[in-house]
Amino acid sequence: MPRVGLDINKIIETAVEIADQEGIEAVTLATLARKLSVKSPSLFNHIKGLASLKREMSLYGLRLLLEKLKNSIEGKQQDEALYAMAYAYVAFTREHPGLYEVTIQAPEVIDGELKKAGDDIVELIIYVLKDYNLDYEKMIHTIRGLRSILHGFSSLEQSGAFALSVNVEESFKYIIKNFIKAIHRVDRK
Amino acid sequence: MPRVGLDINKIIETAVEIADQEGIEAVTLATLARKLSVKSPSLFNHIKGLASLKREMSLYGLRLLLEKLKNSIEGKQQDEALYAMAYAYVAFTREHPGLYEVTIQAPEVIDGELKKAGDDIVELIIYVLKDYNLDYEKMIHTIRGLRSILHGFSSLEQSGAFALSVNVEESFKYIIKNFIKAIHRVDRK
DNA sequence: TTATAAAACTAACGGTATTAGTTTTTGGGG
DNA sequence: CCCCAAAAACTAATACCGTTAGTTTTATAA
Repeated sequence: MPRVGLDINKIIETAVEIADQEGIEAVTLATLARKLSVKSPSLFNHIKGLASLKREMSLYGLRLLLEKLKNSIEGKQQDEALYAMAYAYVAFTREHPGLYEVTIQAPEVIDGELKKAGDDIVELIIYVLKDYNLDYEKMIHTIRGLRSILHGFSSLEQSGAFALSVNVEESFKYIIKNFIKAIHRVDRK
Repeated sequence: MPRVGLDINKIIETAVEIADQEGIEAVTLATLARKLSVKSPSLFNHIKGLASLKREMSLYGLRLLLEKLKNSIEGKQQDEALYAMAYAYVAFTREHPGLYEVTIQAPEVIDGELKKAGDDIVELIIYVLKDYNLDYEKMIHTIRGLRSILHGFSSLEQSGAFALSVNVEESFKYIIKNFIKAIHRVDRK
């Protein structure tokens, strides 16, 4: 019975395109509707509103990130897996700067689905860190440290904060290398 | 000749209050004007517009952060100074969550004044790291690592990402401690 | 005391999200 | 084959936002 023009996936994909090309603040129902050759009230047949759309984008982003991280560690363990995951993380933020932005920023309400998508990523990190045999508390500290580094680095890079001439890629390698070294030191202490 | 009601400092202070209490997205000329018991066009006698106001807030935030960091390291060196600075940084983001948000997010144009305020903070970090006698490249890597940790941790904490039961303060101490240890290892290698 | 300039105001415009109500289209049941 | 119900588009309207233009008020310097 429906008209076959739009569907929610097409809407989300287009919104992600706008976000990645022009930034998250450029994602409005007006620009989105224009890009989809439709009037903005028509979007309400598929989404509840702008806030709801951003929630959908966030969920999409979290799931895509999880998939990329999972793929990156396939067949790898310990340091190799950790390196791969770290690189996959920043690769994602570079490929999808706008999507990453909306994925990170806290929505007004976090429902179960959104929480699970976030928890799944944390669980994957736990899975990789299991190889290091840290006790529970230290593992949590380590996860928080890793997430801080990954998110902080990505966020600062996107906002153009790393302006100096030294190669940014080298810096990231250096930072992750030292972080991993630190885990090993703790382990044998 | 002017009426003595408003001035630009009062406007910025009030905008910062709104940002810290309700988030940066709640800072609109409308809410700001209401809180100042004035009509929103009146604000244009003091500021050029909303974008300009956010630039002023960002500059204010950077300068305030610099001051807090400077005060924190007074009379301290090396590890002690680094610890103090790290704690002062997160203390600032907790005291001024909204101001920190607008301070970090990149404005559309970065003028000289804004750039200098950011550079001053980086210079202060360089000043503290000088004690470790790192070569230039490693120092830049280290600065980027430290900034990533500080910003990443603050940002994730603010967005409620550290939900597990383990004490967040302990995690931060652990992260900074290991970061500092890593600097020492590089130093003597 | 008065002229002037700053700072407030009102009115208006274009852009936004959103709601209500209407028209169009489409695909399955008679 | 047709028709009708439901989905999906539309138009019209509302409320809020930032911003501009033009007007009025007010404080102070001369």
